[in-house]
Amino acid sequence: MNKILISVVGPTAIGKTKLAILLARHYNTEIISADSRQFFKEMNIGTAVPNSDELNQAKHHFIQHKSITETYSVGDFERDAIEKLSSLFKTNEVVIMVGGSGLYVNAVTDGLNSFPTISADVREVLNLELKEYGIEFLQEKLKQLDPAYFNKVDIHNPQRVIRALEVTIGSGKPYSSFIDKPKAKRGFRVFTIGIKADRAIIYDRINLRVDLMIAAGLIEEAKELLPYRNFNALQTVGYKELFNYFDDEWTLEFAISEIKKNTRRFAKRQLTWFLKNENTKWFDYDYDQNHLLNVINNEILNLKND
RNA sequence: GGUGCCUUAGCUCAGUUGGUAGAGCAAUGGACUGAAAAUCCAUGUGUCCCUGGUUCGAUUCCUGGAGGCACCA
Repeated sequence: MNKILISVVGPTAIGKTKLAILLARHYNTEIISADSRQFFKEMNIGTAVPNSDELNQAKHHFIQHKSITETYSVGDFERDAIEKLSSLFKTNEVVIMVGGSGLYVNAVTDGLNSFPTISADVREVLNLELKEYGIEFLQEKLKQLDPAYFNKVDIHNPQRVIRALEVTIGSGKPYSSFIDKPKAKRGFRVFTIGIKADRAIIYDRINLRVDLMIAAGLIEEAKELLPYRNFNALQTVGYKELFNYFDDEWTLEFAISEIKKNTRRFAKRQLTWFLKNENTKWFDYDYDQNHLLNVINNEILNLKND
């Protein structure tokens, strides 16, 4: 008898939270969130975290369990989520996961390779070198230290190059020696459900949701978080644009239109990520509930006895 | 009503001494192994307002319209 993780994915503002709650109630189980911004308790409106009513309808995990001042990496999340899942599967046949952060979803479903812990100082130095000498300097460094990965990585992407270098320098072994290794086996089967809609509909929903966020007090929330603007958690659509408004660099109107645009682009990146997974069963955003539950029930029966 | 200027990509506009056109932004496609709502790569869309004329050839010059803006009445 296999344990089943139902993973709900899709672009932002499509209705993932609602479906996850529906499924959690139907299977009388709990929800794991895989959303890299809903981890943080200081952020509410801009991250569209489930509201208290929604949280009461089903038990959620990894919602607002961290502070924006803490660092919380995918690796941390993978470890915590797997631990939580193994405890949940002791009493549940099915658990729901919902989230829009593709890398975090994959960390749970497929796993990451394991890397040694690297001191934050290493990255700090590399960031300074990037600023001082430019990306070419770091590219050259990577070419010397890890030619295999140099040929593979997008060398124009500073974050990817720096990550490879920090692991290589911090561990004394090339980054490429850690990746493409067999990953830890999961003790459960995964069934992924995607929700989609025409691009125009997604964009309408995004534009509307941003207006609702503003009406709900996003500006005030961002203002309170302004002192924390340099923390990674606040490198986030909906906040970073308002910080420019507070700096008097942008008008409010422009900041809001930038939030909408950046959210649209974010949704596009999510789709690119999630559409790669060929095993995902896609439903239209206005799915028929009974039909959807039937499809899922059948799939679960198959997976359980597989 | 008169005079002047404008009308080219979804938007703002450049341009073609006559050989059917290009920037920025928006948009689109993609990558992704502890920053991922982050970061990075790639792509050009067109009755050049309409109508006649001149011309081998008109988006470009000329005639007549239409719409917009400004000024004068």
